[in-house]
Amino acid sequence: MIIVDAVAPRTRIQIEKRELILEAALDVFSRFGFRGATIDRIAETAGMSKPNLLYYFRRKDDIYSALMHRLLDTWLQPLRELDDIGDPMTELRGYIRRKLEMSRDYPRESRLFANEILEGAPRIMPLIAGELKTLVDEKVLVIRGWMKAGKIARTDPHHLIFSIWATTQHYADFDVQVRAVLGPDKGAAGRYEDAARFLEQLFMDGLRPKD
Amino acid sequence: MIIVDAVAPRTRIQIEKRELILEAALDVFSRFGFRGATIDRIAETAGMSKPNLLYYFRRKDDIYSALMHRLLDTWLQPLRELDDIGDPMTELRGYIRRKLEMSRDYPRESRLFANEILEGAPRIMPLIAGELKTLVDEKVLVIRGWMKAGKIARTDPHHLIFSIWATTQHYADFDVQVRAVLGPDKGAAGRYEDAARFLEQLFMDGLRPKD
DNA sequence: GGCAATTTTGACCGAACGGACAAAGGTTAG
DNA sequence: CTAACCTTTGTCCGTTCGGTCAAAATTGCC
Repeated sequence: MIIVDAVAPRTRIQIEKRELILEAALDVFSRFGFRGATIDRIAETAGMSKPNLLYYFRRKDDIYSALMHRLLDTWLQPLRELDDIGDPMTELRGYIRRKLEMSRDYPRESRLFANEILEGAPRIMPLIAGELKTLVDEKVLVIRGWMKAGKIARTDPHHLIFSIWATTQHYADFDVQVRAVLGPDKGAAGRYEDAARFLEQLFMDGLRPKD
Repeated sequence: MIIVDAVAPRTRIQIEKRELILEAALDVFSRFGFRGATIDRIAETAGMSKPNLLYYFRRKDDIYSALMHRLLDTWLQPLRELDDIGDPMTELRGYIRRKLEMSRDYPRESRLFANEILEGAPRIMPLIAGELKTLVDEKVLVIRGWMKAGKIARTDPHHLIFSIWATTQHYADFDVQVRAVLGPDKGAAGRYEDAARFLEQLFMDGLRPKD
């Protein structure tokens, strides 16, 4: 992956401050979307003045791009770890678990990504059609191999991946709705445990080889 | 449900123009989100001037509210139709099919709703915690009844509903990503057929009673 | 046809926003 | 210590946006 930074960080302060800004930007962008987020608000969250922030990132878009590039990298990590060598059912169960843990531990990242896609991915379309598609294509071949070998049930690998994405990310992206529907009794921990149990059962039942 | 209209429509023109505006607003809001949408753009899409539009809806929020209220009503229709009387497996299969058809036929509504929830549902929280939760609670009881009767496998009804929502709405909300990953070969029709087949198999396998 | 009510429009306003800039204040290496 | 470079800030500008207003145009009713 190629990262183009408007200002290549050179000094200690630049490295620290850029990190501080990206952390603040993640907070603000994921809450308000690209248009709803203001430079002033990001600067305030990062504890600096607007002109100061603009010294590190010349444009609002630059902050957003830097954030999206970094985000997508960690975002695809669970899928990258889906390994051809291991036991298929174990591998897929592990993938679902890791993906759900990402929703639990990085909800801001999930919402930011969802927001971008929802708007038509105007800023990261190349990454989606490039890096992401390549990775999915690769893993689809792995899954298809497992199916041919009779290790898991035959089904559509693409839609299997979509379903795993959809169900796991739902708990981050629609968190407000999930909490409202479940009521106040369930804490976050219990919610995610129940979800993990349910999803594991759902997908394992769907993937167990039939004969 | 209570609908509060800032201006109660009285004349023929008011009824027609308000309809025209809401249609345009759905288009614009679902593409740009609440903050990204401008009154000017909605007015332009509706083929009228901004002050003219503001004659029918005094505030931007009023358009948005009117839209959300109407939307939620049709949005919950498939779940309302989940019937206690029918055969459980058939009922649930029908629900999944209807929900997927809604994603196919009303993607703008799906995206608008997703956007609102993603932002924390600031404008429709009462509806989510009220009307929606009530409906879900009711249907959860129905599903739980089916489980106790041994008609479907025992699992968590709440998370079952969440999974159906997540997987079906994914095809509307993440449409851009789905298209990019599947490549240009698949048309919309084929995509939705494949998805329907996959989801039906996944959930039917997961719900078939075990003994 | 004429009058009242409704609808449409152009012009305008204040606030918020993205961004520019120059000057002031710090930091660091020789 | 000092000169060169890096960092921070106050101020300002043009644009966009939500919303107002009064006047003009149109419609509906007797």
